[in-house]
Amino acid sequence: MAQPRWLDDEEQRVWRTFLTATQLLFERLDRALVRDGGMPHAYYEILVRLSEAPDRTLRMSQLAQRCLSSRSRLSHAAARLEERGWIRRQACPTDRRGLLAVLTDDGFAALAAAAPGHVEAVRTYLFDPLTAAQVRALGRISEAVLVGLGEDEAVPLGDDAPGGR
Amino acid sequence: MAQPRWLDDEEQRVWRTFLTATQLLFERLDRALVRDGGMPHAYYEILVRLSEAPDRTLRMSQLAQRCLSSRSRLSHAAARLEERGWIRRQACPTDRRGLLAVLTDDGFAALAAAAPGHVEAVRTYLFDPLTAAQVRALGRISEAVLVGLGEDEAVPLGDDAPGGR
DNA sequence: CAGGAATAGTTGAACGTTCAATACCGTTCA
DNA sequence: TGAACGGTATTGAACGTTCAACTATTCCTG
Repeated sequence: MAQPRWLDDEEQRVWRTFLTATQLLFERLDRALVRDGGMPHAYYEILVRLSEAPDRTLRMSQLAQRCLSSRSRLSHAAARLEERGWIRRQACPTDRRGLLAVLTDDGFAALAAAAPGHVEAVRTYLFDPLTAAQVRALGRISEAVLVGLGEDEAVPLGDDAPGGR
Repeated sequence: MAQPRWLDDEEQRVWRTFLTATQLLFERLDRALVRDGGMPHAYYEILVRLSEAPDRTLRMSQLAQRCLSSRSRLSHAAARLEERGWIRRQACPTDRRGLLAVLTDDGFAALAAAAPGHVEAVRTYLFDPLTAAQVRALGRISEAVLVGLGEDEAVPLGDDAPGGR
């Protein structure tokens, strides 16, 4: 990148404000979730995705994709969630390489206990400060960014780099 | 939170899209920075803040605040940056409790080497996909969220909770 | 169907963050 | 002055993520 296209003053200001706002927002939400729900957001995400799946069950790979998580991260997290008794891993009948992650009743209960507070926090810190028009704009902006990220080839999220045999 | 104000369909959609877009965006930017600049975004932030300070020098506390970092995190990060020779810590002349973090020439060079690629990535993945109106909207949205976060009392960012002696 | 390539998932080490504790210094006030 | 309190910064342990193997299974191709 010999001649980068630098940011002009307004872009610089928008970028810094955006960075600050999102960092503080996620920090605030995560902290509230740990305090009131007893879990970090990464765990919450896993429970949510499983709760939405048929039979509250997903292949580990599918789950990782939906959580925007690397396989490795999910493996470690799943081990800890299993210790807590919130999920269970069992052999996949159709593919002997595979594992099915299943949300247990305890896991569902933990999610049900955490969800109201988390939703309330998202509303308080994200939606309440915005007008309806800004909410719509944020939706379109996020979609545009997402499209921009996708165009550049679908990077499969860390992990699984060169390795193999 | 007995009766949470749940998210309606549009809010749900906006929240998930926003979450996905920001997570992927920051992941992409961080990965590029590690690959091309040899440092994670947290280090980059530290170097930037120091480079903007008078004499490229800041008190550790000031630096932590500007980086939205806890003191503890900054301490650990500073130790590693010092090992790399990118910063130096020296006693503060006016307050013997304090330390001054100083950006070294090597640190400045590392920042100068990393910055163009990072800026280019920010442009590519955030600004290029957006219209000028969307960029302005994102600025106002971020400001509104920031105000909303501030109103609720200024939480000093983790660390230094009950402890003491 | 044999053999290589790709897929699914895990593991341990290294790295980064958080949390609570600790040491030290400054400030205040009786 | 000195005792209590608050601020500055660090430290080590615990936790979470990343990175690079590694195992086991399935898919693909000749």
